[in-house]
Amino acid sequence: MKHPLKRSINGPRDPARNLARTRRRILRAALAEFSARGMAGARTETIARRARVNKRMLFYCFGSKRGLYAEVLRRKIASKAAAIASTPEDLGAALKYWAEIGAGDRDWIRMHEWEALGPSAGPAVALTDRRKLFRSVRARLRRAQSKGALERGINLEQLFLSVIALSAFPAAFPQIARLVTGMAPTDPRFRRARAKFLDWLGARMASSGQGRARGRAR
Amino acid sequence: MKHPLKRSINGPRDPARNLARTRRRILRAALAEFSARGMAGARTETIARRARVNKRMLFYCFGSKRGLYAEVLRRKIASKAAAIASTPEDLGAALKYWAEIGAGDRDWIRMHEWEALGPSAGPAVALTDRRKLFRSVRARLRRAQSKGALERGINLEQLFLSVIALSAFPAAFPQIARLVTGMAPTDPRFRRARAKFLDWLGARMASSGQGRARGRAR
DNA sequence: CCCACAATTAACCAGCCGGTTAATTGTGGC
DNA sequence: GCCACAATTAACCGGCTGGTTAATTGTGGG
Repeated sequence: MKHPLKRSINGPRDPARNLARTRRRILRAALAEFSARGMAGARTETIARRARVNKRMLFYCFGSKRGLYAEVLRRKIASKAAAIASTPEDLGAALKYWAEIGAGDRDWIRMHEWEALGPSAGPAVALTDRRKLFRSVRARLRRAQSKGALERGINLEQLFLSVIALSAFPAAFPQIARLVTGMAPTDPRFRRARAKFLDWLGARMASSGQGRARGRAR
Repeated sequence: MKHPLKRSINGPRDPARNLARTRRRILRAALAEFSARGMAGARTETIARRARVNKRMLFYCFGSKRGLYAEVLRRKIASKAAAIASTPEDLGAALKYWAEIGAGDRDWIRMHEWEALGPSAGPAVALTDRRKLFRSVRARLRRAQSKGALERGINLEQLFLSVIALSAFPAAFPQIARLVTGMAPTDPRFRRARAKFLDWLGARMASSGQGRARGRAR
């Protein structure tokens, strides 16, 4: 009576009741809300409204606000796993690659930021998966090092951490980026300047001062 | 009747009513609470309890929770101004210096993190002061560059931003530091490894590939 | 000594928010 | 068609929280 055949003209069918679709809608809206306001600041009613879903469905599908949050975070992390695992071995390329991951997906960074500020000291969600993931990247870097692309004796873990830091920081602290450079980190001019700088830096870090030279420091 | 001369033995006097002291207590407790839980997560009642002060005093002294938050942030920023302004010109020293600022004061970083996640896009508190502050550091770096300590043509703003990123990131994202290195960024072993790496990196960045050499790339 | 006022307190409140109850309605199997 | 059950909804609730009211009490000036 209310929705007789609303959109049956379009797809083969558009059932009024579709739990999978409801879950998808909730997850999408929840990511936006949690990314924007964090676990404490997010409002279930806002998520429900954005998802065009009854608020009760959040609890019907995910049990609690916390449960929904955990699921959102888990999925966000999982969605990047493949990309992270295939970090390029070349330092300069890795920097550029990570900058793209970082600056390109604001939610990705913000969720990590909320996690960092959260009550639990360490990563509570998908811990083992993430450990495995980062271990694989470390192995990849070690391989690059043994091939001579990276200076021997350098601390690969610290190097990798620095790659992440250099690429993610502007998006993580846009107000600082703005104070220092006068531009928003989303500004194309900023992006270009940053990319150029990271290029230079990557070359500087990779070129060996004593061993084989990959040369061209700028 | 209740507190006749409670501690008059100690100091010259310890008046039961002392607004300045009350303000100080509130600010100290508020910094701890806001740093830990952020603006949305902080509870005025918790702040009052930690400050051993009646909750009403928060509003009596600072008007509102937001007002208190702004004041806390303003003071935290002001307390670091002098230290930031005297950033060393030498790159390696600057890295070490900033790492100390960053890793040494957890609240400092966490307040910036909350600010980054907050609803306002840019820095709303003490904006002009902070602009001036960073401008002075930029001028300082430019002087270092003109003296030849830094490669000509390099983007100083991006360089400075990177110094901050490299030094602050582990404390800002301890869970990532932990995932990558297996150690908490507060762990002395981590601190040592990080310092050594930053030393190496500072030398790499400062030494000129074509112009005058400050040499010893480790 | 006492008063005016500043500092402090207990008690209270309205609104919000995560979560629940119970009723309703669409749907797929028969 | 119709039933059993899954999906969805409206309405509700208790507890918490920022903020307020109004009363109380210490203190410094006269």
